[in-house]
Amino acid sequence: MSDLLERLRARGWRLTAQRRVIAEVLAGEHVHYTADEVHALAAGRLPEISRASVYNTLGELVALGEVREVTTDGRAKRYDPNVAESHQHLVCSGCGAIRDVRLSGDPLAVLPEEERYGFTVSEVAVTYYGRCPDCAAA
Amino acid sequence: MSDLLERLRARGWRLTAQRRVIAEVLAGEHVHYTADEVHALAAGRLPEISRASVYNTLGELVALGEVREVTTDGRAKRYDPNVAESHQHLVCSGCGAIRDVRLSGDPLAVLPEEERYGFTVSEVAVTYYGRCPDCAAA
DNA sequence: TCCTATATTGGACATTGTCCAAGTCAAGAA
DNA sequence: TTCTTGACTTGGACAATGTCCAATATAGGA
Ligand SMILES: [Mn+2]
Ligand SMILES: [Mn+2]
Ligand SMILES: [Zn+2]
Ligand SMILES: [Zn+2]
Repeated sequence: MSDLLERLRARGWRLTAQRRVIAEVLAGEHVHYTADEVHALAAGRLPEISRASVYNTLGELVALGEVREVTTDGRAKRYDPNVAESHQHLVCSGCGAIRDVRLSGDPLAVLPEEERYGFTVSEVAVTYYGRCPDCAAA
Repeated sequence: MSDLLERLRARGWRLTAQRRVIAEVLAGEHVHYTADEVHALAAGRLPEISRASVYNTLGELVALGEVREVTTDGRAKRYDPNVAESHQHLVCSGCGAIRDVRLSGDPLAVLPEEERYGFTVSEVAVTYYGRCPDCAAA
């Protein structure tokens, strides 16, 4: 994901060791880590990295639109580097596994005009809940 | 909402003063309070009510299906007594206002079979984000 | 190499929620 | 009505997640 680092440099970011390892952790396209998980993984490569830097960097990446914040439960937010492909999420209530899912239609289409109350609707988050094959078997 | 209290008694609940005031706070059909808001409102009528009782009671009401837990941001969960009518939520990014919205179609219909990965999907939460008329004007 | 605006750090603090031992009380029994 | 008892409530400790800040370090241009 040096593409990401390039884009960040182009936006005037200083390329610090901390930001590099965080970008590496998020390099997989289908990860949905919490800030704490990002911190633990980053610390594997750069032991002295602080929690504050992880929170700072994740917040900046979200503000730049390079990473998407995902809330699947009332717990910690998750950070999703897959912003290229429009998608929603499917969550296992048993083990917490998260899958990206691509919808066959726009969820905005099922929100009637008279149910918008004059709002300018700009975004929609859809989260499906169920049991994954492993958890259904158990 | 003495209907609720009746149902709870039928299920073997002791009708304590604490549970009564919490039920009263949730009596409006279109409220979406956080636990802290429920606590503050309940304390208006029963000053000595504890946070623990509010959390306990809300958790029990959710377990019984009398109240629905709603997560619209990464912050505090909200408690929704409107379980009779299937609905989703529209949230203002400016002021946090929450409106109930009734969809014209089932969001499950736009999740293709091949995007289910063998999950048994049982639930779906849809949250629309936008700006309410007041916040759009400002 | 040096300078300095920007970034990082540790730790204090805030918010939201859970847990527990001790005390209290709702409601059925007598 | 009073008694009894198991369910309920309470305060406060603790946990998880996140924010903020003053002091320190450093990336990258001069
Ligand atoms: Mn995703
Ligand atoms: Mn609602
Ligand atoms: Zn599972
Ligand atoms: Zn608004």
